[in-house]
Amino acid sequence: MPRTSSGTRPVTLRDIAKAAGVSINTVSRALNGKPDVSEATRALVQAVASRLDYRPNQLARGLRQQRTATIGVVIADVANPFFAEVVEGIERTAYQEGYSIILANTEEDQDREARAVRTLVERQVDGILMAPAQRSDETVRYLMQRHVPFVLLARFFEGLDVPAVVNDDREGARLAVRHLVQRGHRDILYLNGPPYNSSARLRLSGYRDALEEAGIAFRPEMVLTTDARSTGGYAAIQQALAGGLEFGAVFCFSDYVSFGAIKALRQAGLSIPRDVAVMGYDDIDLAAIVEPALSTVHVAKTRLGQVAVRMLMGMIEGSSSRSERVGMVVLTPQVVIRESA
Amino acid sequence: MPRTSSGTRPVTLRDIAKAAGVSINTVSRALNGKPDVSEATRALVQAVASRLDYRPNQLARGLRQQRTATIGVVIADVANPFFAEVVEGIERTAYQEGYSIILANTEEDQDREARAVRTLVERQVDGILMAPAQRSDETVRYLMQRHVPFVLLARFFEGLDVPAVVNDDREGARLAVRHLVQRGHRDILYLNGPPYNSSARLRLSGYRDALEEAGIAFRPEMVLTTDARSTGGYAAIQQALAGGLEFGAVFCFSDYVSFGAIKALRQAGLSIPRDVAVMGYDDIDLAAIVEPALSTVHVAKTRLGQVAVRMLMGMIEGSSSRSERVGMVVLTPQVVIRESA
DNA sequence: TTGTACGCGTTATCAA
DNA sequence: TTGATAACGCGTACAA
Repeated sequence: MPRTSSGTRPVTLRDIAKAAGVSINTVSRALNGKPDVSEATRALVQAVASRLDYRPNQLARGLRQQRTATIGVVIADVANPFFAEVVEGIERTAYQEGYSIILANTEEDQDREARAVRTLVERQVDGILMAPAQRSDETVRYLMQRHVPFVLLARFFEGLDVPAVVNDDREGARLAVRHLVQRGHRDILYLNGPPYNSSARLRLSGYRDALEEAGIAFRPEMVLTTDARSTGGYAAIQQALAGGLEFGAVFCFSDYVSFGAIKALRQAGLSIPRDVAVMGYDDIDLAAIVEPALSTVHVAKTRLGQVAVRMLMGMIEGSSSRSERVGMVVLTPQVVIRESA
Repeated sequence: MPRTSSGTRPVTLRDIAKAAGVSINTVSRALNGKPDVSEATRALVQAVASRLDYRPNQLARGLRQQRTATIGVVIADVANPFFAEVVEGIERTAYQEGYSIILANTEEDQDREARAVRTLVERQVDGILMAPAQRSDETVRYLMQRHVPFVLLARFFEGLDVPAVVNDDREGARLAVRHLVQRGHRDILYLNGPPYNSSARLRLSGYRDALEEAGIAFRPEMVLTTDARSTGGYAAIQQALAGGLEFGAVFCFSDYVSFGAIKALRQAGLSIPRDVAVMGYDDIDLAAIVEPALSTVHVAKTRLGQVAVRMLMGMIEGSSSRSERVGMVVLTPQVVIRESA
């Protein structure tokens, strides 16, 4: 009966060495596939190791190698479907490359973000993926100063030239609004996200771009700010309706906001898209499933995560050949026409 | 100008010791709030530490203390809103307690689950939270044998007596179907999840319980199996309609499935809830936002995560006083009546 | 109150 | 090809 470690203390290299009658260090090299070890001893060591069900202690290994095969992921909130899908892409890619991910939610809180990053650094992650909360220059500078490889997700800073993977928000918004214009709409409401969000600022620009292209005057009162959360769209539409605003179409900061908007519109007796057309942004899974299926701007979320991981890995591997100029990757959005617009 | 670590190697205890003119160990105790150190030295050490912007290396600390303040979270998929919210609860609670979480997706794959758990063990997590894929006894046994504290999430095994936090799936389904019965429905379709899922089996029981209570005969053809993913509900309803099945209400395994079902029903010209009533399960954020607002069974997802973490912490702390019988916590579901039923 | 010495489990350097 | 030995950074006996 194979005697596995059925009780007490975890099996270490020392245990294997003793059982196999060789030195600790020989065990290490045999197990790590190093060249300088005879096939006979390697086989022996491997046999003993698997008999004892040996598992390397990654803490010790990391301490020694200055490398943990771990990356930190700092986002606002996993419960947000957008981030959830990004994280899914990150996890899958990281896993394929042999990395684990430590996840931290910031809830858009500057302080939590700063603390999360420091915790991750203490835990010796090899790199960090972060969707910065606001203008968190301080945190970014901290990372740069510490020479911790990092890539920004989905959002970025106009000023700083740092590695980032983003969606072309301005273009996405432009395309969405252009689609509405092509359907004959001229009174287009925009339910924007909070202004601290770089995407919100850019999408507003795209909205204006499209209007200008079509020779439609921009009217500030047609832009409402929502909190990008669940009920934001609902409240904004109610407000617009109550204020007597005239509009035939609504472009929303996110699919989430769209859902709320649609609900409010329908409750007001309006039909989608006959009375009011609605376009979302993100193209989360549910956009295609609800009724009416949501017309929206597709953002390659898992791809975004995947690209960010690969970029980060590049920086991690090449961190010896210091300070390679790693730029910003911009993913191209795509309009998806379904039923709502 | 405060000279921070502006370049090279991270600051260690040794650096502080040298700069402060004391021994490494004094620095360690001063920083960790140990009693045997004069206030003067403590102040000095702290000053130097903060001047150098010292960050403890948690790898070294973990190696030494046999405790990493890290827990592993193994689930099918973060992109699934149910799990996303559970993870949110986990992360928040863990963070409050000073723990970090390592996240691993299994995509319902037995092998990935087994590997994920082993990786986590190698990384010396203090405990594991896992939503087991199928009957993954093997993995559970592995954890028990290694004496790794763990708590099962949302699903469990009928046979094994292991710590778990679950929703009372049978009761939830019973309540949901009872509500439909009370609305006068007798032909109630059930779109169930895959049978390897313990929740699916239990909810089916609850469905039958409610029928029995109402004196309605159970008809196997009224139970359809979906993949619980996006399009599952849509396809199932189309199939039911094509098959000429008569029903006035549909109870769904998840809100996700409900959305697909509603879409298919509406496309067939049916109105919700006038022609067909629909009930979901989970009560994800979007259930309240879509139109019609979804009647569903509320599961306290963040709470589930929170309770699981606290339970796990209890096991971790008390792991010295071995083998406490930590049982199963069952969360009570609640029916939420909105518009769809 | 403080310092010395050791060990956590691993990998890397250098002789043998 | 193999084996001592020394780190990695920290906490903790024990001694001073």
